[in-house]
Amino acid sequence: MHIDKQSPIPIYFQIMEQLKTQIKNGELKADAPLPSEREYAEQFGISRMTVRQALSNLVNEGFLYRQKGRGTFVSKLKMEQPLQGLTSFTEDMRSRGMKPGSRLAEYQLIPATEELASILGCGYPSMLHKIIRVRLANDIPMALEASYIPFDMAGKLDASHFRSSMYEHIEEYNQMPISRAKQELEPGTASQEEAELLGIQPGAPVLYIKRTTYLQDGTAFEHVKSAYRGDRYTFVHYMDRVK
Amino acid sequence: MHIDKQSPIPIYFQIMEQLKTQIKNGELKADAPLPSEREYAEQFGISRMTVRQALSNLVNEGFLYRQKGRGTFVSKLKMEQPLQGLTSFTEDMRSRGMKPGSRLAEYQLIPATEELASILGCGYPSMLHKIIRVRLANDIPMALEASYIPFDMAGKLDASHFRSSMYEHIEEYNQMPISRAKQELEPGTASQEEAELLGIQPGAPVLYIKRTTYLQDGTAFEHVKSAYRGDRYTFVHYMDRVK
DNA sequence: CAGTGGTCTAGACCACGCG
DNA sequence: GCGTGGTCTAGACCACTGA
Repeated sequence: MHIDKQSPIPIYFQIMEQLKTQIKNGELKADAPLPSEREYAEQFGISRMTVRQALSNLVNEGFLYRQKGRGTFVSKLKMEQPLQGLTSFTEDMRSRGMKPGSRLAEYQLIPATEELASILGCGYPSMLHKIIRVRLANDIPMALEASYIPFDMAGKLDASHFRSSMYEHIEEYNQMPISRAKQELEPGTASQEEAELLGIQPGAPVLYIKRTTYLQDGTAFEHVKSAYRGDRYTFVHYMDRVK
Repeated sequence: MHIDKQSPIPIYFQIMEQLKTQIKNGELKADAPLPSEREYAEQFGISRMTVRQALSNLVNEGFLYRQKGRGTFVSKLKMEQPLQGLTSFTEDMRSRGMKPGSRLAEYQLIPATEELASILGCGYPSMLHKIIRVRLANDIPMALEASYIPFDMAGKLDASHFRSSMYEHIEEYNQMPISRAKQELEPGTASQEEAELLGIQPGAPVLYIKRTTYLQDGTAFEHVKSAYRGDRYTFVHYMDRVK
């Protein structure tokens, strides 16, 4: 393990990457104490504060934990964690080892309803992209999805946008990264129409997911209502205590 | 706004608390630029690094966001966020303005099944507390819940533990804070037995939630399988991009 | 007691945004 | 060019842990 002080890559970042690798490799075993912050600082010939920045980030991400007066240790978890976080349908399916796909069912530019304008925090007479798609996994229907995106935040859309990464387009168009989403999950039973589009029996269990996604400054840029097949989809996530 | 350098409360923490208050009050408005880190440092007569520690924490918690070369700004979100994170059923219901309750349906000390031993990462012949409860909100059944907790991680349990906060007991008993949980959510339809205990019709939508909860060092200490009434419960959460 | 992480200082240079 | 956040230094004192 060594660092390159001349590299344009920040030192704390180099340390983080190497420690993550060592944890994944098993070179650093779960519950094993790391060398102390002062040892790392001396070993690399850098300041202790720089070491702390690296370690603090890894603690926040759950790779390490600290104990006052004792030391810093490797966390047991995190080795097999998909580490999902906020993902698009496409990323979600890929991380499950399935081939994502999509069939456009409807596209329109519509005036915002009162409900959507309020959720999206946009002016009342504003226009929204309305995109309804059947989402596929390994060519089999997995979910039915209706997205609403303010025209102001995406500009004109065409078929190419529906195929490639919409999230990247949004980040570029607004010059601001995506940072958070609020989701609401509720069980239900498939309606006649949902059942037909998803290829299941009416009355079969479905998982309704409503998502509102926000840019870094807290502006909402999309609202999505979807219905996932209960027989093929389990929603998995990780939560942190307090914060 | 001012800080007390003599106080035993860390300076960065004092700054964090006051900024959060100002954001909630509306003294600091959404998208408004904060004074620069150097201004705060001079105003309080402290080092810039200390100011940065306070601001960085608030950025991680989603109250603020930074832009290189421009400044630090107040995030729009977060003002009304319940800021849930990992909570117990009791905390969850309280945050929804409902009175939580509980009815013990079954308690046993059982030998771990292979499945549970593997999930909990405990030795095969180990003993588990098995606790089945009907969870109430405003005295109406909300969920059916089966918890499995290794005896090693909780010691002997009696009625008082089922009434008070189990999580606090666990943290004290193990001398280690709870930090994370993995959850799996799946829709389903109520079985005959579930329907009776929950007071709903067989075949009505239910939300199955499986949770495994971990201490800071990554040791699993409980596995919970629950069934929530679909007509009275929506699961709400927030996700962060990347990480 | 020595070693650890937690907090803090008073500087420094950089790349970036904006006028 | 000037102010911003991003990174980094070389120290310091504290409270806590464990032998």
